[in-house]
Amino acid sequence: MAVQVPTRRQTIETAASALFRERGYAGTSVRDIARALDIRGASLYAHVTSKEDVLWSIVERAATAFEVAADQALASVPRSAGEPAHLEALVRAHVGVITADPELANVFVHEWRHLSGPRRARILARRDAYEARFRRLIARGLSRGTFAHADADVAATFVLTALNGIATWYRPRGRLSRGRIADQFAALTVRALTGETP
Amino acid sequence: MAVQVPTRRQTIETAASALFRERGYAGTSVRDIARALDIRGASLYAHVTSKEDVLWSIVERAATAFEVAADQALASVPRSAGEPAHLEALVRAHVGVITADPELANVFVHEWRHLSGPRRARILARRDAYEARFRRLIARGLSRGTFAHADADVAATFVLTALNGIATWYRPRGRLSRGRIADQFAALTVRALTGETP
DNA sequence: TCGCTCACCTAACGAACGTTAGGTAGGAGC
DNA sequence: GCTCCTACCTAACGTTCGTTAGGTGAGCGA
Repeated sequence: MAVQVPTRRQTIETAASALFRERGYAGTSVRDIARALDIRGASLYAHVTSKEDVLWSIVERAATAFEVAADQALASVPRSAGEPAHLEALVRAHVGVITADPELANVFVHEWRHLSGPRRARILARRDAYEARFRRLIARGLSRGTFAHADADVAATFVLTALNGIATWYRPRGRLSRGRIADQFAALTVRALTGETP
Repeated sequence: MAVQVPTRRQTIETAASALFRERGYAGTSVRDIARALDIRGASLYAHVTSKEDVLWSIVERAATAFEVAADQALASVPRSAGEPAHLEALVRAHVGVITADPELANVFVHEWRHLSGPRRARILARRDAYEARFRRLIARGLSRGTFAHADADVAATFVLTALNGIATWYRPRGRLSRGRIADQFAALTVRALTGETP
């Protein structure tokens, strides 16, 4: 089996993600990223056209990961299943993406705002579209009465921020496994909306 | 009635809080803060000893606001009341502090990590102590069976990150009043843990 | 062996950074 | 009228920032 060896560009993005999570984009210098790779700051520019370019690549990759996971999750649940089942699938997918690569996810969650102008607008649109999956699903559950009374937008924001928080605190060798965390968050989320344990 | 006119130092901290929320501490320069007050960067140093000093003041003030609000909230609930009632009071207090001054709260939630060394450690200890109120209460509810099965630490983190998110998105003249937001978050939170609408 | 690609280097650029030094203008209190 | 105090100024400091220019050496296919 051919092992996928990362390109130099990918190595750089991985190192940058870790630093961006730890110190933020503005708090991380190009020379910091280079130091993590044991090279000089200027050498990075053989692989990268600008610091913001690195941020942009990371954010885009993360956005795609969330979108793909959500699509697959929703496709795997029978149409006939109720909103709680769909919500649980969405939550598990979201948590899965975060715990698979918390550095990547964290940049998507927090550092996108350091993108300038058009890139910022584009990623915001993708974020909105992604989050709309949660909003629409919750709104549907509310109108059908499967979810307990709440404001749809507030409820969606409540869920998404709670989930996104994982990207801040999760560390791979922590007390709880990825699966355990997904279980916990799925239960808490569904219960917050339905009042029932799934 | 004597109107409290803010000292110059307080004006500076208010302007700094707003910028720190918008661009982050590292993304905000001393000259940015000064520009918001229509003065030169160097002039700030008549009122302030360093940029980090401003961050420190803001973070400390926010920490105190959260602590005081939580103490008052818990004191106002009869000892005999159950854990859901206590949790609801804690949540309402927390949300109240955030919506009263989202810029201040946001700095406490996100920007404390730019403090260096001992200050960082001190604020982390205060944060821990504050969050322990939530953790202990939830653990108690779990052991008494008033809360549905969950990991106490995960549940506390779930609640706190969901609440703290408000500091990111809340704007005073938004669609929902402060009271409405508190209602919504109290309901969602208590339901996530008990499975019942309060 | 030649030439090409890849990964890195040193040196340096102008701009922005946090911060200090030393000075001024206006109002309050004696 | 003099002295303070508050609030600001200009000028400049050393450092760090993102980035560019130009060059080196190792490995590899032809």
